[in-house]
Amino acid sequence: MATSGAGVTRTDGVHARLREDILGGVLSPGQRLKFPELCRRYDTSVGAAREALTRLASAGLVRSQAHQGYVVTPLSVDDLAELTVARVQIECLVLRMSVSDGDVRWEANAIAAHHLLERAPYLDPDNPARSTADWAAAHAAFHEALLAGCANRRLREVAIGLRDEAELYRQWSITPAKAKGRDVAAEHRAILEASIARDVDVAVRLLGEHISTTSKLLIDSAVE
Amino acid sequence: MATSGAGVTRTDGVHARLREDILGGVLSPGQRLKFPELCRRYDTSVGAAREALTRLASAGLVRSQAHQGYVVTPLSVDDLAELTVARVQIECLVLRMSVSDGDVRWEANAIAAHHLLERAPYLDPDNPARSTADWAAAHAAFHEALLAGCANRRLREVAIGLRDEAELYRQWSITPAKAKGRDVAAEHRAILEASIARDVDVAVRLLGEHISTTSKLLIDSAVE
DNA sequence: ATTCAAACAACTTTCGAAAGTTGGGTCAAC
DNA sequence: GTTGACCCAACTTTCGAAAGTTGTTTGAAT
Repeated sequence: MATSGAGVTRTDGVHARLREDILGGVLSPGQRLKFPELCRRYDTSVGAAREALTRLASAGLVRSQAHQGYVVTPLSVDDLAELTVARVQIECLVLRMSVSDGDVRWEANAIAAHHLLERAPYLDPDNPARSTADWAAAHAAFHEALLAGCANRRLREVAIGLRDEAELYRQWSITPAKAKGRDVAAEHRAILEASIARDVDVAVRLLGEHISTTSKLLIDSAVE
Repeated sequence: MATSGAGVTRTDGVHARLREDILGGVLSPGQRLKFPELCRRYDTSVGAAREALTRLASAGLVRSQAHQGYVVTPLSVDDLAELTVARVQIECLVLRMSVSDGDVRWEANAIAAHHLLERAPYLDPDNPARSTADWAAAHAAFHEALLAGCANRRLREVAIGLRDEAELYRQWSITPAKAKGRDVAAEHRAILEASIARDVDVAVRLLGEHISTTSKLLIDSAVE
C-alpha cells in the first residue's frame, strides 16, 4: 500500500540541503565539492551525494568535469549579463501568458504573496549589508506567484529555473548605499497592480526593467 | 596533465545509448525501466544506470517516482499541445535573436546543414511509414544550425532541450498519406532563405507555422 | 639548470551486495 | 463471500570498498 506520507528518498534530502547551502552562500561559487567532505558534512554516502550533484548540475547550480569532480558554478559579469538577457526574455513571455490566462484565484494568490513580501524584513539586523533569507524566500514566492497564471508548465519551469540560477548572484550583495534612490517595494507594487489590472504591456515592461535594474546594480557592485 | 582525449566516463556511454534507444523507439513511451533489465542490456551496474536515468529525467525523457522506479515519459495529445506552444514561443524567440546576431559563418553552417538535409533519404525503404534515423538526425542538425547564431547559450539550450523532448513524439509516425499536400522540403528552404536574407519577421512566421503544422499532423494521426 | 619518467597521494568513478520499500497474493476469521 | 492481516517476491535505494584517474612530487639523466 502507498504509505500516506512523503515518498521521500534520502537523496532528496541531500539534494535539498546542498541546494540550500549553495544558494545561501555557505558553499561559495568556484568552490570544489569533494565527496569525502560532502559525505561527512551531510552524513551520507558517495552514491547519494553523487546523485544530488547530478541533479544540481542539470539545474546549473554546479558544474562537473569528468574525473575532476564538481564545483559550485563560478560567477562572472559576462555570465550574469547573459543570464539577465535570458531571464528578461523568458519571464516577460511567461508573465504575458500569465496575465492573459490567469484566473481570479491567480490574482488572489499573487496579492497574498505580495502582502507577505511587503511584511518580510528586508535587511538582516546582524549584517545590514545583506538581505535576509526570509525576504529572499518571500521575494522568490512573489515572482513565482506572478508567473503561476501561465498554464504552460514547461514555460513556467524554464522561467523559474533561470530565476533559481540568478539566485546564485545574491552573493554579490548590494549595499543599501548602492541601491540609493531605488524603491524595490514600489516596483513590486507596480508590477502587481498592472498585472491584476490586466495591463499586459505595462506589467511586462515593468518586470523587464525590474530584472534589468537588479542585474545592473549587481554588476556595478561587483566591478568595484 | 589533462589527457588530450575524450574525458569520457562510463555513465556517459550508458546515458547516450539509453537516450538513443528512447528516441529511436526501441524503448517505448510508458514502458517501465527496471534496473536488473537495464544492467543486462547495457552491460553495466546499477549505479551507472541510475545516474544516466537521473540525467534523462532532467531532460524530460524519463519520469521517476520514488520507490517505483523510472518510466519512459508517456505521450499524450494534451502534452504534445503544451509542448508545441512552448516550442513555438521559444524557438521563434531564439530564431529572432539568431537572425539578428548571426555572422557570415552562421549563414554558411546553416546552408551546409540544409544541403545535408536535402540530400538525406526521407523514407525508410524497409518501412515506408516512417522516416529514417538519418533524416531525423539531419533534420535536428538543420534546425540547430538555424538557432546557432543566437549568442545566448542558455536560450539556445532551452530551445534545443524542448526540441529533444518533441522527438519522443516521432513515435506517432505520420504516414505519407496523412501529410498529403505538404512539402516539408519547401518549408525548410523557405525558412533558410528568409533567415539568410535577414527577413526576421518572415523567418519567424514560417518557423512557427512549420512547428505547428508538424504537431497538428501528429495529433491528427494519433487520434485516429 | 632542465627534462623526463616513474611513484605517490588524493580523489573520482564503478561496482555488487545489503537494506528497505512496494504491491500483490495467500490464508484465516467473520 | 468479504474483510483484514500477514507474508513473499521483485524491485529500488543505499552503502562502502575496489578500481581507475589525475596532478604533483621526487629523483635520476642530460
